[in-house]
Amino acid sequence: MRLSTKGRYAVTAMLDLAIHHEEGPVTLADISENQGISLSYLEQLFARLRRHGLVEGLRGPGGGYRLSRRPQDISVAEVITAIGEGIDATLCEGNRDCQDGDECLTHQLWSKLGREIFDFLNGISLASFIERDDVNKIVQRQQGRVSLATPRLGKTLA
Amino acid sequence: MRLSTKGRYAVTAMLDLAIHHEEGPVTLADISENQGISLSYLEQLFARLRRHGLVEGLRGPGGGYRLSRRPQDISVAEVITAIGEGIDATLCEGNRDCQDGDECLTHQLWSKLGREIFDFLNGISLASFIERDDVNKIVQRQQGRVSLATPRLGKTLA
DNA sequence: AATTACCTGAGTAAATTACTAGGTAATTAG
DNA sequence: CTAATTACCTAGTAATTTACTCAGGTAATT
Repeated sequence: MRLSTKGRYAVTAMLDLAIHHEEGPVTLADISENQGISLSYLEQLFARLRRHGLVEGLRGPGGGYRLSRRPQDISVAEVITAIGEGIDATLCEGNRDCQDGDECLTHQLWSKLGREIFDFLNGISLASFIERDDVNKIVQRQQGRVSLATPRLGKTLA
Repeated sequence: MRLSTKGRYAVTAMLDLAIHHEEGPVTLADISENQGISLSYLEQLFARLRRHGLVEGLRGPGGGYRLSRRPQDISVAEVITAIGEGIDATLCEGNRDCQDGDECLTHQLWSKLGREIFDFLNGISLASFIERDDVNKIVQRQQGRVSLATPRLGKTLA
């Protein structure tokens, strides 16, 4: 399990899609503008998300990306592993990190931690983050200035 | 919250210290050999761990590093943030990532996730990983070939 | 005095991150 | 039909981080 800014970009972008899930597709240009990520970089990330079946793209005017599953059926762990392209077995990768012939103890302990972190993030869905109360709390704190174009939050979510 | 191979190195090295906690200091040369990490790189990591008060070094023959607290009083989150040098506020870092003047919604959602991950890892101590049953299970699976020099595991732990 | 360890800083190769620039293909609006 | 819009694809590349190497220190023990 790895966690970097790349993963953050992917998760926040997916949250963006999740928020507008009922409204139709969201363009990468919008996400790029909203979150300050370059368009091409987003395209690379979404290519992986698409290959892993998490989103689907719709071409043409009015097109964009939308989640291919419901927000409550996509976990944060899935998103992060998707952009990581299934990397990081963290299990000595076939003796490469370990001594010749010997298995190392701490690497096994680490892989145990990796599994626990994965399980933890796998239990967190995109939907659990955009639940109405949470969003409303944040919106209140900002006194209505939200950079995402979410005109009818109360209706579209929940 | 960030998680990379660098953090893995730090955590596994700390686990190494935790395992030998009752036996006295462990030299970086040993850790370097056991885990296949370069000595100087380890020295850099341990300099940070020391600055954050997680370990203390003992010079001279028979010296090395040891935990400055009990294994059950050091969390994985502490180790990771120590080597990260307190980086990654993940909270838009003073509008740098966000629009001019506007706060962004998804970044706040992400920071919420970051806090949850931190809390999760903060609840995991080094000791919880080297509990007797776990280690014995792993040792059994390896049929006694453990690269760490742990002669009396049953006695030193638990 | 010799050994053994920690400490520092500079430099560097490799990997990853983030971006730029150029396209093609599908879809829709006019 | 045409033009605009959007996904989609490929290649290159600057910036950053990672992981390491080297070359010298300093401090404590024997």
